[in-house]
Amino acid sequence: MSVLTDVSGTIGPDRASAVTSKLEAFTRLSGEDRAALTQVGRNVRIIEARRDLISEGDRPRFVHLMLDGWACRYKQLPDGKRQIVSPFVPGDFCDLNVYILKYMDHSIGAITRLKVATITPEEMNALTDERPRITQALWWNELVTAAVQREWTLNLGQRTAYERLAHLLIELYIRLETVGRAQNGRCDFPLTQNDLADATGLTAVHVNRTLQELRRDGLIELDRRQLHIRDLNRMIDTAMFNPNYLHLDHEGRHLDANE
Amino acid sequence: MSVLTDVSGTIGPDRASAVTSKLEAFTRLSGEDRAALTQVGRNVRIIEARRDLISEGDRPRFVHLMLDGWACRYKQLPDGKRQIVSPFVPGDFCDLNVYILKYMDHSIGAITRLKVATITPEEMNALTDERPRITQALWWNELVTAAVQREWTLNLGQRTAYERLAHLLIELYIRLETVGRAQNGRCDFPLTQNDLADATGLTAVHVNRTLQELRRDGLIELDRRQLHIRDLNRMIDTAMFNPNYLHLDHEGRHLDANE
DNA sequence: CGTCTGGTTGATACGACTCAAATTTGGTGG
DNA sequence: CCACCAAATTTGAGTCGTATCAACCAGACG
Repeated sequence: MSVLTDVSGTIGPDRASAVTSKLEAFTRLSGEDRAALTQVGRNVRIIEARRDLISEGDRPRFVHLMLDGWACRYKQLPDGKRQIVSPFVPGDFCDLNVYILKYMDHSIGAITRLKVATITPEEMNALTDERPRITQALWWNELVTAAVQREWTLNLGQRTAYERLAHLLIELYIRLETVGRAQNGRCDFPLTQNDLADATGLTAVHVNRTLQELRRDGLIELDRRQLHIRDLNRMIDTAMFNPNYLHLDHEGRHLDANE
Repeated sequence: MSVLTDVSGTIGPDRASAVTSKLEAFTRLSGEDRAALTQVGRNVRIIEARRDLISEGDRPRFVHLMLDGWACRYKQLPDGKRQIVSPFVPGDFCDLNVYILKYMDHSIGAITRLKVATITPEEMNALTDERPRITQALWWNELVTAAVQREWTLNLGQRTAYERLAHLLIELYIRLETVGRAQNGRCDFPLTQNDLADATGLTAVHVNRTLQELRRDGLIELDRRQLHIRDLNRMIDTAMFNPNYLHLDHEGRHLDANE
């Protein structure tokens, strides 16, 4: 799908990071744009797996950019039920501009060990003041994030367990592919069946049985944190997956950043 | 909750419109700010009930601002299932900045007869260039919209039919209250049981029975498009409704716009 | 090697769906 | 003002998808 990718997660000058790969799905970036992104991502924080990066009720102070590892936004109900409202993979920004709000209305938890860049509001403002192309790309990114959340609403409201899981797997596979972390139908997949249950509104037991069905039907293999989508087209059919909402087809993609 | 409100939906110079009421839940606006909002909302379009304002696949060209009537975003699956992903009430912006995207990934449909302002990207840019306070408020508005969508994900994923419906009713009631269209637990409520079904991922039959339960338990009255929440506190308890996600408690609210 | 987390299986229960029909409401035209 | 029609609401009976509860198993790890 794209360019050279630094699988280690660090942003180096000569190799495309996950963020740049992602933003370049929308528009071409110049060398200066990439350098500015590198610059802004230099404060790195490590979070251990299954720890919170920030919790509901906290005052947001930084914008976070995922460099390596998986995380998720989640919300919890007083009765203990938990919903993963969105997973994060490398290249994802979380909570651009969130410091406008007083308190977090959700938590962000690490799924795996996590490398994130913490960016101050000031750095963020400097970036957008100086790099209009990045500003534009970040706006696009926000709109796509919103579109994904709507698709999740559709997913939970209207699809069966089987379709819902298939849809989730496809979405994650494609998102990983656009940042160079998936190919040939294969990718790392660190979500446990429990996580999948929390993301799809099903129970872990039912996720287990439904995954078995997907395997039995020859659609996927999923074992030891490795996902293999064996037949993407059939998956897309059964999940009624319409990639439009990811808005990866933007014309800006083909523009030259150096005009 | 706020100020003078023009229930007719038009924006007049001396009376607060739904939008200003809403944005003032976040920050104080000056007279010039209000005037600028009036200015930008002067191109009014009328949509008949149950017609689309814009459809999935269309190229977005305007930002829309709801002046009067109800609408909703919805998505449809190839098998005919329909999900309302968010309702719109007066004062709601839809798709701020959406013209960055090539195609709509969802439709917007009128529930009732609708009065909307159509705003061009240029007008929008002029507004944000000249009125930083409004820009800030619009950002807040976008963040709240995103938070609402996440809460809906939680709602569909984790709450029972009974809790889910209660939650939806409370949210709408509060949103109407902040724009001066609800008080004393009462408001117009034009959604049919079919709409409620599409919004909650339930069937119309089950919505019907669940509403009857809510009535029987003395929580609500709902008849002829009029909703009465009889016991908001008990509703909040049963729905596990946490108003944080609406971010109505912002400190900026108490700032003076004329500093 | 024992412990722990995550995955798997079986039996049973229940919340929500389906289908079908009746009833009420609201709007329209004669 | 009434007759009529379509849309929305309500009711009943039967079914199914998913949850629940309770074991059991496998691999990872210290």
